Amino acid sequence: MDYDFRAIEAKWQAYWAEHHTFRAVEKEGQPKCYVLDMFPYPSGAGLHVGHPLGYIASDIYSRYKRLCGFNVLHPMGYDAFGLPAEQYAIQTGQHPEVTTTQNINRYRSQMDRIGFSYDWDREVRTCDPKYYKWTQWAFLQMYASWYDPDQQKARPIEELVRRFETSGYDGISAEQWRSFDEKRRSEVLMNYRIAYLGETSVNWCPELGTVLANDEVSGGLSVRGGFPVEQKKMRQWQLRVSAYAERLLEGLDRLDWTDSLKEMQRNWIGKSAGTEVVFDTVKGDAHYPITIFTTRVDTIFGVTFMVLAPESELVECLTSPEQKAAVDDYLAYVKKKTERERMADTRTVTGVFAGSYGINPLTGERIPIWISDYVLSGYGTGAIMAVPAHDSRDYAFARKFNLPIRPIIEGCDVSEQSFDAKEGKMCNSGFLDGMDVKDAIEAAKDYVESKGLGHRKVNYRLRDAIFSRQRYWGEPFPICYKDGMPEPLPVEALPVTLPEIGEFKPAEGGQPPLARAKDWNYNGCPMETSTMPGFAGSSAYYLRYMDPHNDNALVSKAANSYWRNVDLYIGGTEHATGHLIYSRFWNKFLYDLGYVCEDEPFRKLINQGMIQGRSSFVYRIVGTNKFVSAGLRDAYETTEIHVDVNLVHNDRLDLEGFRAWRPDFHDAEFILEDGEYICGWAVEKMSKSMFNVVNPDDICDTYGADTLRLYEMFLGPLEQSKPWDTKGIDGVHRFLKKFWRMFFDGDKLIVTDEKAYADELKALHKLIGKEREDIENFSFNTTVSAFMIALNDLGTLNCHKREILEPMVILLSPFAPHISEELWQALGHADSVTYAAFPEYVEAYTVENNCTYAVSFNGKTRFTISLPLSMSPAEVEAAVRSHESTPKYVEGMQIVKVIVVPGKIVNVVIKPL
RNA sequence: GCCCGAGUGGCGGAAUGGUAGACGCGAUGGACUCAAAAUCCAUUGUCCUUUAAAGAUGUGCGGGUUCGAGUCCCGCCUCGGGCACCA
Repeated sequence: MDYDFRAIEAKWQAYWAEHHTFRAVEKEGQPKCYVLDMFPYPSGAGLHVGHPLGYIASDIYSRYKRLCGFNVLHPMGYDAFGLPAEQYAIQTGQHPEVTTTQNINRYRSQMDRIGFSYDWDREVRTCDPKYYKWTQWAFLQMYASWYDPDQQKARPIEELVRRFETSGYDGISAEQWRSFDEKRRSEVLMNYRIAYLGETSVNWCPELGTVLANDEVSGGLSVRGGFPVEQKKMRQWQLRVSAYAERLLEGLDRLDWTDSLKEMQRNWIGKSAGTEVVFDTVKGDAHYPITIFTTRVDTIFGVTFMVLAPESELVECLTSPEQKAAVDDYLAYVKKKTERERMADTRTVTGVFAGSYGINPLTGERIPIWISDYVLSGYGTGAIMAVPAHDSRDYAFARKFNLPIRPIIEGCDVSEQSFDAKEGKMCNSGFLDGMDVKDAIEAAKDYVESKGLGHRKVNYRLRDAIFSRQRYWGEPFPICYKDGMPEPLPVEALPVTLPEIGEFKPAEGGQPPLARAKDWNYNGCPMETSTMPGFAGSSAYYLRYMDPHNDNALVSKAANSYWRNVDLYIGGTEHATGHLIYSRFWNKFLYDLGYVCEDEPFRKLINQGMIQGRSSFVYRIVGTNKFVSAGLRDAYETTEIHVDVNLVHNDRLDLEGFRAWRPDFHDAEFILEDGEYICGWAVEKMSKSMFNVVNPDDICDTYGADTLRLYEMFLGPLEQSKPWDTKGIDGVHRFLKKFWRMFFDGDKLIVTDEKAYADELKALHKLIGKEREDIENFSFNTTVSAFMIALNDLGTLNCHKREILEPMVILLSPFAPHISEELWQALGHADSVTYAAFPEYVEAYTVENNCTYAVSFNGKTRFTISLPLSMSPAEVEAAVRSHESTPKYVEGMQIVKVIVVPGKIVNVVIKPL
């Protein structure tokens, strides 16, 4: 029989499902390995070949780790709450749950065809009440906790209450606290809870009718849908992520993530260490001190004006009567600008003089106070001291409004632009004169603190996460309102399920859809009508996989202490500042309260690259229904038309298929080159409108899942983005067919029990070494190459020996599991290849009684060779010289040193004569 | 503007500072075949001389370190990604 991949793949997928081959069971004493994919949002379009790239990689790693004796947890689930299903529901009236279930089923069948080794018994869906019970539970825990800055961790809110009662805290004395009524106390506590209700400026998207988190907005537009977003003050649920800023930052150092991803998170957290300084102000007789934040107190002698954010509360106090009209005009102008406009023209400098003055606390100088939207209310104190000579933004402002520019670093030229660098010697700066800038920064901080003019302060860009969404298809809050005050539901009341409503669009008066739910209350108290955002359900799903059916806890202590955290996490880089921050925050919170045993959720993280589409084009001669092949199109005036890539193979157009594709091409004529129609191509995003979507099901039909898996890996480095190009898929398919033929000649199994020759063993061991090294480095493309090389080597040797082929089957099984299972069975094994032990073949790789010599030229190791321990130094030298890895030009060189290092490593140093 | 990452044949891509272009695709020639498919073999960076052997040249550009650089260092150019009034 030939390599019948269709029958083989169907057979083994059924076998795995029936035997629960990949079910993970906690086994004390066996080392664990938790390999996780970022679970998908099941969209209506189904999977295209780009989606499984990361899943294939993690599956290879999982299967490899199983072979190496690890107990592997490799689960999959669905991030099933979300906007598209809701919008579809608004248009069609179809309940989002129905659409979501359909989409999930489609995803599942597509994934099954690729042959992943998921433990489907652990599947989770974020929209399942059994699952979101624990999302709601976590929220209640956050509501009942505060962040204790002394202990640097979350603690029960009762501890804070006790502190207020006994000794007072944070400016509120015990007496004051006792004098507060119930409502006042709960308002105060709200300022400390990790999950809290608070008035804040939010990203409001009128088109979607909901607020959005910062990472859901990009360039003033919503990430989903691309609708304009405006700033609006609203009372919203929020998570005090900012309390964890320092721990989120510092934890990055211990993670095995790529530098670029860590850098993105560092930028997002945006730590900056500076100083808060108080400037007194003069407006008539009144004094309104302004606190400003700066990282460069050393430049305080160069301050020539100050700027307030337009939203600052001080604007009103500090506007003089003469300037009132101008300031009001300016505030109206700023208010009219949308967030998008404000971001778009950062180059246009606008502002207005407030009419009052601040006092430089060091010099006593009068400093004019201005108002401008280049100062943000949300960062620092919403007020700055401006040093135009040494800050480019202040410089632009000073130029525009003719304010003085006073350099305070010797010899710098500020006639064209500001001098922002932290280098040079200070001047015009009183006691700082003559100091190096770097020293002056510290000296100035010390001075300001010692004189009581200000204090050191660390600021973060990271804001609290807005946690309410005015939507239907999300987790309901376990919160009701009693006399207008939020009241948490008891844990026993969970899950709070979504009530049925007739229509999914927002209710009257801009109310969320859930406001339509009639009589939705808890003990007569109306329920919160917002729902939680998308990241709520995805923040702790990796914990739920450890113990997915537990109805008494998110995860049991036993399951958590066995699986601990994720050893390998694979997913897209687009979650860098969203999910990957929230998950870390969520996990740290649960860690603080002792619910989980690791403070970081994802130990190692790999970002797979995106697979782009490779669009194909045909060229229609203008005014005709005639199409000209790409190579000849210069001779005609043509229009470029996207053609379905499924009608194109190796850039050749299937003419009949093309005619049948669309009615208007039915009688198309072609101008061919060499009898074929060659299409043009371009790399674009994979999307329906470009007709470049390739469905993995089609590839499985034509070539099989094993070919798809090998090919996706062979395409290039995992982390690199690359276009999907079906050229070359024949190569890996051919490899599998050749592999098959080493076992079968027609129907006959031709595997023999002959003893293997040395060069056959060498080819095998080369492959073992390569595979071990490459898989640990996630260099799967070169591993696939190594298989082809091994096959070429063995092919020329015409090898059909069991001694060689059996280990080859095991080695190949992570990549091409179906064919491996089939061959494994053909070799007479009853069990799945999954249970084969890899290590014994690894052992064979290590030759006994040898020592390893690291051969170095000029101190750098070039290669290692294994030689018998008994060899004398002279024999070692001869062996090194004649070794195949020793380059030719070692002729004319000599071994000058032989350094014997304890632990059987010998360093041979070679230098020219 | 700032911070990352990457530039290697016709293409995807390999190369611990040590024979650049592994492996695959494509292409060319050949075998098998009535023919096609499938399969197999050979050649395949560029240039020049040549029957051949061989030679020159070659990893975005310009320098440097080194016996030796695709790889390390300095300065540019180009492309991709992220952040972007964060004081």
